[in-house]
Amino acid sequence: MFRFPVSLGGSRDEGRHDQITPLDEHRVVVDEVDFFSEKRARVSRENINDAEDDEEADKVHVKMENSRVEENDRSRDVNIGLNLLTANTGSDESTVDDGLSMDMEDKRAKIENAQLQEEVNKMKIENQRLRDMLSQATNNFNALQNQLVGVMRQQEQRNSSQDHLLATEGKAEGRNRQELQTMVPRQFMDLGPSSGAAEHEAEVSSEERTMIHSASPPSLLESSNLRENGKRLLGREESPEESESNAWGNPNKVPKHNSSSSNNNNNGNGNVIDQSAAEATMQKARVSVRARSEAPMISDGCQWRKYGQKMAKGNPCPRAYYRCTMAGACPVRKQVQRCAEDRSILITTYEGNHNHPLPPAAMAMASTTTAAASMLLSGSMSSQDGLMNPTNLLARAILPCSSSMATISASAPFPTITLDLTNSPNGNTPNMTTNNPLMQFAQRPGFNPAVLPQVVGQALYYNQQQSKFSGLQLPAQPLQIPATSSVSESVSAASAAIASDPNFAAALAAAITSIMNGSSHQNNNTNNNNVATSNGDNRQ
DNA sequence: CGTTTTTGACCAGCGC
DNA sequence: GCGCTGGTCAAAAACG
Repeated sequence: MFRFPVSLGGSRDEGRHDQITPLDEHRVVVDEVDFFSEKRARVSRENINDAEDDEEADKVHVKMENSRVEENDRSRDVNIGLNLLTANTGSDESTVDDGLSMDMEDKRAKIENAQLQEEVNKMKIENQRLRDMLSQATNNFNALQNQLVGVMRQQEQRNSSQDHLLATEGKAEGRNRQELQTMVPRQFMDLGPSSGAAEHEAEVSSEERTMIHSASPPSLLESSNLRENGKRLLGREESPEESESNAWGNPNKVPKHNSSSSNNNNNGNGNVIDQSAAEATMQKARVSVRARSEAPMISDGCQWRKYGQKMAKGNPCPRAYYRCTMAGACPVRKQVQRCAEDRSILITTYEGNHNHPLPPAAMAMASTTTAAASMLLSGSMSSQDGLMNPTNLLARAILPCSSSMATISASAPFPTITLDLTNSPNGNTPNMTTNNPLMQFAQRPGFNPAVLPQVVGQALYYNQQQSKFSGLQLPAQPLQIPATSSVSESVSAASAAIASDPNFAAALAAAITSIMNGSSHQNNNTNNNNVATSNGDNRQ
């Protein structure tokens, strides 16, 4: 909903990152509404109030700003017309001296005053809305921050308790655990080229070179699978997957090959059958990530083995099939294909959940895709409309204003959610502007939009770790967003829903705080070394 | 020599 | 039933 003047320059987003002029920076500071800075929000409110009380010229100026900020998508034409009318009226009057009578001038002045008055009224309404949204966002942020403090305290307690564990468990495993604990807060998924694949490094686009790399080797913890299955089990492994029906790993080949056997497993229990069907559906949920990349495959921290390649219909580029090889029986697969329309866009489709611990570098993407799938399906469970409804939580949470960035498809054989990390091909940068705080970070200079899922993933990783270590569980109930007619209401509903979930809220707050600290160079986290360092251990 | 990639063959689902 | 398509397998080749 918010359109910031800084984004209206017509330059593409990556261009903005590369060529930030001092003027741009200044404009960002002046115009960007940062919901996560109380100080900044207060300043904005003061500016708005000042504008209301100032003279008419300033009002017109503020109106223009507001029109660009808020109403760009729904009443752009109206505001432009008003501005033009006002400007033309004034300029014509001031420059043209054709001997008009004073009555005519008075009438014109009255008309102008009436127009300005009307404008002021509209502006007040808009300001009221802005204030409401700001206060709501501020409240949400405060809530998130408070919950973050609680989470951090819990984590400190866990760390202290894990020190005792280190004494009893193996030192190496303990070190891995500690690494995970300390490194994760600054972990970022790498959507750029494989940091370990040197042959791909030269093909990296400038956009991807801005990515923040992880310096951590794949540190696995609690690798029961690896301990039990020392050797790789590639190919068809039904039995190991059936044996480990934990929350993470379920075979994703249920409907196709094991439809009968899966029913045999649950004979006589309808609920179990329903649950397995739901899990099967969950397994078939797909998360598609579109990202610009010259590299043949984006690096997401996992190890993949290519097991097939096919020419897909309607696309001259072949589709490659990969299987996760970090654990022998990991059911996660992904498809990589270039977009037929724009071959610089790499479409990576993930399917299934990892049934093994993931390195921090991989956790972000895995959490993102898992959360996307679960959220997608949580919406689809209640009604099919949940799939297509634009009020879907994830779509709203990630991109409340740009349907092109997070789309949900029910036409595919399996529910699929697409996270579009590319700027729109036509350079329509306003798509990247939103009142979503996550996306606001993405608009900051030097922040690559492709790291957006890192934020979500990082947040969800916090969530998962919290669940794992403190016994807290992910909310069983889906986060339902009531259908609303207004976009702002939908955003508010999504924000409220997120904020109402303490786990997610705390996780999101951690991620946001992490990003904020990182962007402002005030992060005193000792793991800052991870930033901009390359991990050579992540093979692809 | 172990692992990964390539690639033709195979299978299942779907529409006609 | 047949053909098309997507997805997977597995032997051979390539790679480190």
